[in-house]
Amino acid sequence: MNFQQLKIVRETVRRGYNLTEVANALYTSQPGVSKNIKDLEDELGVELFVRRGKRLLGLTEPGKELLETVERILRDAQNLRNIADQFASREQGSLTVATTHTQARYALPEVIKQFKARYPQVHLALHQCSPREIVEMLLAGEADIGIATEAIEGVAELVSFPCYSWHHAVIVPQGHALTQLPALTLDAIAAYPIVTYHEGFTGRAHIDKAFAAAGQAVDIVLSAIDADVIKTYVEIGLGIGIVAPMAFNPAKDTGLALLAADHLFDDNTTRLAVHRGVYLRDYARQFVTMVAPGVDEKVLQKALNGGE
Amino acid sequence: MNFQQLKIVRETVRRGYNLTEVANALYTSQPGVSKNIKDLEDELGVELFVRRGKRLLGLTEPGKELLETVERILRDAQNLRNIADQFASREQGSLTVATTHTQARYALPEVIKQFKARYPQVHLALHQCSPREIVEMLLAGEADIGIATEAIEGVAELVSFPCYSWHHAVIVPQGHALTQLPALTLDAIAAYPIVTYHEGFTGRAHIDKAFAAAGQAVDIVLSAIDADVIKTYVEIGLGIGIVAPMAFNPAKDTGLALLAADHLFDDNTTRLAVHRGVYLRDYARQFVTMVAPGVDEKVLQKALNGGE
DNA sequence: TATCCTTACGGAATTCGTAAGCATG
DNA sequence: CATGCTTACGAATTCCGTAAGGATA
Repeated sequence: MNFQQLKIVRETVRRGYNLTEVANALYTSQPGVSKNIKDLEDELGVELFVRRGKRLLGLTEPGKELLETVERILRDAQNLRNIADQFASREQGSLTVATTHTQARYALPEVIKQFKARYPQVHLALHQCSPREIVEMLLAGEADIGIATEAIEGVAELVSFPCYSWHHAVIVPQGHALTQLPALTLDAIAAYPIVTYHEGFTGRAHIDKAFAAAGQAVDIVLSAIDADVIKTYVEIGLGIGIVAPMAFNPAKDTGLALLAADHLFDDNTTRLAVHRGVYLRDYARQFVTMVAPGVDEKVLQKALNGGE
Repeated sequence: MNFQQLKIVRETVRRGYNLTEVANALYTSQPGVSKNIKDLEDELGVELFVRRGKRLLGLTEPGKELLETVERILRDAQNLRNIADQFASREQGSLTVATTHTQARYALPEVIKQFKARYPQVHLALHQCSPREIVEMLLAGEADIGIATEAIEGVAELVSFPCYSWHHAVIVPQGHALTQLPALTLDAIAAYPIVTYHEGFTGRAHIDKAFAAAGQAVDIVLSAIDADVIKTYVEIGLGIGIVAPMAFNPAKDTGLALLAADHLFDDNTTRLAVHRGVYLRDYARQFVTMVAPGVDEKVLQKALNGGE
């Protein structure tokens, strides 16, 4: 048994049981991949993969059971390297954060500025992607930290911490009729075409839920990934927007007005997530505490080691 | 990084940093051991061991931090083999139980008889040793299951379950003066020379504690590992015995009488322990439920995966 | 001086990639 | 017939043991 064999098993599952792809991904030859799998199966005395003829189709029962442990071993092997790096150069290394447009654009810049000042030697990579992709990256070990409002909770392999809570707000052109209302209602909003987030992004589910609960049909004329797009179309009069309030900048968005709607939509909690059982370098822990203020060393330590 | 290097690191710590011993233990050459350590240190970029000149003295800070993960990786590697064996042959394999004389001689025979009948193909090895050695064996992965009354609780790496509780009893020759007393007292016992267990065995601490709390000095004329020795000397009149009651067999120990002393000594709980994070084969789980009746599949599953 | 570790070197074993062959959709 | 896996074989690399050398209690 060796690490290469285990890596191949993991990658085979991830790549949908295509050994040619696995070989490419691991920069090795395809026959080598085949042989490694066969050797490991021989050593363990069980078939890991279901085959039809020569093709691999999926994991056998023992394969499924073994996979978890294989993944933990490989994660731990990576942990060894990370721990060693931590001691070799405390202030140096890299940190990959996967997050959504909303966080990257509005919530994180301040934190990142501070982090960069504190750890100038750390190479910080910010990956903008969808909430689901964030989860994927964390699971695959391609990102150290994920930050999003959606998709994070309920993934057993991840530990997550709340960063901050917020409510959607309505954004309209300056002087819009809605600005005259004493208090916003769902009915009033639904009278206009709506521009808001795509499904699966930035609390969209809570928006749908509120209207559905009110039995109110809504005309969503544009669903976008990010608030900048939404604001653009609100500004040209396509409809009114429902956005995260941190996307509104009074100084810059002079043609627009933000109307609070805390009472209309459920609140959203943006969360930070890491993979259970990973070792976080000091600077990564620091980053976590900067983004999720309720988290201190003890909480983090406990959460990382399987607690919670 | 490879498994051999990790094994060498683990074994180096276990063998007190003597690489020659490590080489022997792992059936390899000593220069090979040196090289493997050096290679791993080079790859990780940190020194794992503190050296004076050429000798190794202990772990460095990074070494200590890394060791835990190294041990988990190696344990998981063993888990892979065990899981595979489980599927390859569900009813076949081996099970190593480390336990004390008291359990092996009086508590376990019945269980083992049943187990053998149920799993005739499983090679069951029973290691009789001291409670501390039991813990050592579990920590080193040399035993799958440990059963003892002492030393098990308070070892963080182990999960343990209560098997049964019992109180020490007094054993005297037939017709002894103590048999005439309506109720036994510590004072009455302390008037005689005492024959009982060695420190660290079979609840001895509770015996000392009871007398200490009563301010009663006792004359322990013989301390033995097992009740058979104790009974032998009680029978020849060396003193009176304090033993675990399951050691008394009315049919066979005809020259002796057992006197209950539940009210005099704290109760003892015999516990079964396994190493946290190990994979237990089906038959091993079965063995656990046979010995620790309160434990079912769910409890066990949860306990093995890091939860309390 | 005995113990213990390192370096050096040569042989053995393993690994790995290329080429060829075969099954499957 | 293109894709995907296996077998076969030779080269390269890695691994491992022996021998010799140096430091330390």
